[in-house]
Amino acid sequence: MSISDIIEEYLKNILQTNEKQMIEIKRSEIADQFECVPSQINYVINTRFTVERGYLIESKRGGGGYIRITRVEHQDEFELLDAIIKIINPKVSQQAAMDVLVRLQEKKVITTREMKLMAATLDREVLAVMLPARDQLRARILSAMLTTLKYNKE
Amino acid sequence: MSISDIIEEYLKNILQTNEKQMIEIKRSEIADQFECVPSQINYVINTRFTVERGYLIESKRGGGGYIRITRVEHQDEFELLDAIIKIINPKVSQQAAMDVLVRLQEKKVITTREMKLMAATLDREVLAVMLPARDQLRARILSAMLTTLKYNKE
DNA sequence: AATATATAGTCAAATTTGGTCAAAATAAAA
DNA sequence: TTTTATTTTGACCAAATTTGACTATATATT
Repeated sequence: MSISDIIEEYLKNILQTNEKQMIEIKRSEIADQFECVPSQINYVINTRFTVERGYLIESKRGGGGYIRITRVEHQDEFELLDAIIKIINPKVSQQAAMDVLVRLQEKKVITTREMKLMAATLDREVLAVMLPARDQLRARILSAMLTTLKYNKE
Repeated sequence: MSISDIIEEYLKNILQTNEKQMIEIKRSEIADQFECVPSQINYVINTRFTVERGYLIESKRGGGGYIRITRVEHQDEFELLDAIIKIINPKVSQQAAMDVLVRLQEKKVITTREMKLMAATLDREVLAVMLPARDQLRARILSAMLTTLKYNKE
């Protein structure tokens, strides 16, 4: 067992007890506690608390800073969304993107309102950058939105 | 929690109790109360009571001076969205855009899920273009989404 | 009027956090 | 025993907060 494994176990234990969905830590405190350098905490988080493994990481620097780890649930539509994300990268046309949204709405993965919201961001007039950069930007934006859906029940 | 967070909470509490729309404070009194330098109050106001978050700040120097914090009110959802669109154009930072989303979610204009969906599109990593174009692109995207909300009651 | 006093504002340096990246060390696999 | 992957470390970076010197403005006093 490496120190990284021990820190991972420690953090997961806190998360499990009391059914907590979220913990906030101070990086330097954990580092002190396990007598390691602060950046080792980043290493543990980057390798063990990834979004693929179902964790969301947020943090703030400066006085009162913290690292927040939140447990997120896989959704039923996870595989579907994952497949779509693969298809639309690294670039996607406005038409193809719209097709994806309509399909998701028909399958009740997103509401009509969400579809309109998402569609608004994919418009070439809104993005207003030259091709081919525009289709790449659209792919990044749509991927980002679909990724949040992978972990969020309505 | 930093001192700034505590002062923010304190001021918001006063604003909430009694449905007050406005409070007037003496900068030095608050500074004394929380044992900080007076300019820290300016810092709290500049970072936490911004127009994006729906506050108006007025002040007066000299004897009998004060800082007045007003929660801005809107007739209806349509007018609120319109006002926000004006504020965020022609450019908006990621922080200011997030402030707007959090406010809309608190006011139940959007759901938490919609907030996350929208937030995903505003991330600087996702937009991935250089400043200042990025802040302009973000403004266009957010405006487009808010505009669809103007005409889509849930 | 002129001057003194009482407020608030600005700005940048110092401080307090967390982030990144790559080299060095160690462990695991071939 | 090489080669490869993982972990550990530390130097340097970035962001948020805290602090204080200096400035600006309104009111009170002379």
